[in-house]
Amino acid sequence: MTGGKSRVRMNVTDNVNDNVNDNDAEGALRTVKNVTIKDVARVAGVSTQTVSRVINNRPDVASDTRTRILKIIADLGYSPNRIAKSLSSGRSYTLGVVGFGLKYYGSTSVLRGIEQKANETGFSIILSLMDKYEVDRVDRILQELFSHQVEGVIWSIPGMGKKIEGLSNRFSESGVPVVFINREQSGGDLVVAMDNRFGGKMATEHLLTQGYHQVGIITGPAGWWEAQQRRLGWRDALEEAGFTDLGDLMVEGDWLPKSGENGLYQLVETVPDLDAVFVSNDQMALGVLRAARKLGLQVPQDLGVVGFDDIPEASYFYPPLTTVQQNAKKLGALSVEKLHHFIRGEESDKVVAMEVSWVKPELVVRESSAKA
Amino acid sequence: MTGGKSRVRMNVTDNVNDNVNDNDAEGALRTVKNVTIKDVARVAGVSTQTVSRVINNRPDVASDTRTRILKIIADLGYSPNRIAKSLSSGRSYTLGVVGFGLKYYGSTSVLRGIEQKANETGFSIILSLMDKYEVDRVDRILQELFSHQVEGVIWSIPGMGKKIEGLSNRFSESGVPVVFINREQSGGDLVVAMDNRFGGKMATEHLLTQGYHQVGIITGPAGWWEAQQRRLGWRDALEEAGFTDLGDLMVEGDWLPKSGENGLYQLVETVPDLDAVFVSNDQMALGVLRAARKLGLQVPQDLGVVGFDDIPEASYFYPPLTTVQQNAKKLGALSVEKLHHFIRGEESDKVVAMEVSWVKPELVVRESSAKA
DNA sequence: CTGTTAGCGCATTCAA
DNA sequence: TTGAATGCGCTAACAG
Repeated sequence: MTGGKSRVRMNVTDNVNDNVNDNDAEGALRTVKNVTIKDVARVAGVSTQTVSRVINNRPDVASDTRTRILKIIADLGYSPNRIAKSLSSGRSYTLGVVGFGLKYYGSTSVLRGIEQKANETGFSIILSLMDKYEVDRVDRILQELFSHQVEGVIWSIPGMGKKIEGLSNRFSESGVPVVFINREQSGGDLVVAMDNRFGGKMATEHLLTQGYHQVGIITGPAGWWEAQQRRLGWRDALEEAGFTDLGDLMVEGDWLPKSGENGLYQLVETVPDLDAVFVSNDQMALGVLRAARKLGLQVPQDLGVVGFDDIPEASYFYPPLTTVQQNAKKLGALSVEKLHHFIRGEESDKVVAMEVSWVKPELVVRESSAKA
Repeated sequence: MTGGKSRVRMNVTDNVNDNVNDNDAEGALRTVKNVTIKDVARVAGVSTQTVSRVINNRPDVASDTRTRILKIIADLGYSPNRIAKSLSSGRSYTLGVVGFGLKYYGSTSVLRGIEQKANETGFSIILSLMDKYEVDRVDRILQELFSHQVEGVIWSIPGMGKKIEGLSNRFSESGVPVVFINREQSGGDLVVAMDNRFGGKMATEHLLTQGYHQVGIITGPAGWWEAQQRRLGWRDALEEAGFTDLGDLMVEGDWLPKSGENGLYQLVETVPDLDAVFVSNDQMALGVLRAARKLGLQVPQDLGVVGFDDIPEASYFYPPLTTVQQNAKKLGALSVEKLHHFIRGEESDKVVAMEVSWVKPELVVRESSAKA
């Protein structure tokens, strides 16, 4: 016997019992129902093709034949084998998703958006997670996804520059389309990105409008494109407002609260008249709030604080945090749409026409920046 | 031609060009490399079997043959088709994971644990998310997973009682093993669970030990098993300490900060001498901290607060939150192990021997409960 | 150590 | 409207 471990099959109906195979010798542990299109065909007294047509909702089946077969399918508890379908049709209806841990609120929301939209468009999701960027792990993940014959991949790993170089090639060689999330555009790659620069600018302008004069920044790790962009937005706003010499106003954190706390200590030391800070994510902003408390600085009177993300806790910080809200779920959904349209070959479609699709974040004003 | 959409194939090498098929008529959009085991075999001048043996690392291949084939595989950029392998071998090496949104820190951590362990044990993960319990969504998810021939399913959806009834049957009918996460055990189902009751008891005992006398509780939604268990742990501790008439000391929340805030308002109204509260998750505890501030209650002097989860922000709350830390990642990993051992048929294995595997949470003491 | 034969479950021609 | 033949890419069983 080839194919399939021998298993005890359930007696679906007597008609198909010739197909039943009791293999106790192997110590069958579980009972696996294994009704195939053939069984259905035999019971219905038709060919497998007719059953196939019914399964796939083809029009060219007599309606009474169809209803009869549908009933038999229900009776037998038949469920089509997608593995076989994929092999024979050459389509897997499967998308690969490569995510970065799930430690951050943003990445999790992206994943939710992806799953939901994939579900709507009839794709299944194969998930791979990576906690840090390791070349051989990347290799194994690509191998896995390609061997699964995924029809597209969503790459949601932070990082810019060199690391990415080879990646696009790997994909174009394989012929599998890929959408990058939150990455710099380059060389025709499909990208879906939050407009972090716009968000950073918006946050900073808000602080200036509120009457703060010395707006520092605590950025995320330099290796993260998001962090870089938010910083550029901050710089844009300050330069447009006529500020120069921003060097001392910047400290780099690592996204965690602790680094936000230390960041503020460092900032006030070098810039004694600092009266506001744009923090690159809400967790670090939480650390900043603690540092301010310890320094005896009143927020927002002595120090204005704006974060980024709008995590669910942000509105309950003390004081409630003004922050840049990003709709990361939308980002995920958009990436699936883009992939989907590309797979269907609609290059002219609006979503794909642009290599980069931007999603705009929104400012949510709360107490931490309400100087007025 | 049957199977596979006609696509332009890359000219791998001249030897295999007879296999190449330029179909511009279909308007081939992308170039798909489609090297099969056959191509490798032809180039190597061996049978496909030999190639198959090399791919699967079988010992019975001459070492020079092996190296030669490996080189050819690399040259051609061949990557095995898992779909075909699955169909022929009857194994998919795929696990289905059904999660509840990803709105809560716990569920996300569970997923991380699952992914990591699955990766270690050679399984791929097909992910399905459900935001609320809808019967037909459940149906579609099961259909999807079964049709993918998953070798097991991890069910990580909250909910107890009736909703679940039919579910176990669906699985046993299908023959696909399932592990439930954080659910009540029943009827021989495999369950992996956090010992929430123990956690709740630990939290409450801690508050009593600290010298608090009236320990209220803000629970999660009644429909959640976790919430119920944590509440029972709270009751255990109080009853053991001789308290009775706990009715007024309990308020139900919905996991969100707002409900924690309102919960405290309500509690202090009915129980004026309340001096401590065990909150069923950290987000609600955050709301409690705000309410305390507004009520003019000093934490921890006037009010002791203990949460549950230990989200990354908890140590930066104001004041830092004492909480019950759950290693949800471990929960996920354990569920994969359990499934894996079950699939391999090692029923005698320790992990599977028990129908329920418990994971113990740990108390993390911070300022919010430090009366002494 | 290697090749031959057969088949996994389904879909795609084409013919009837 | 239906059926027969064929193959997707790979592996199991057996023979040599």
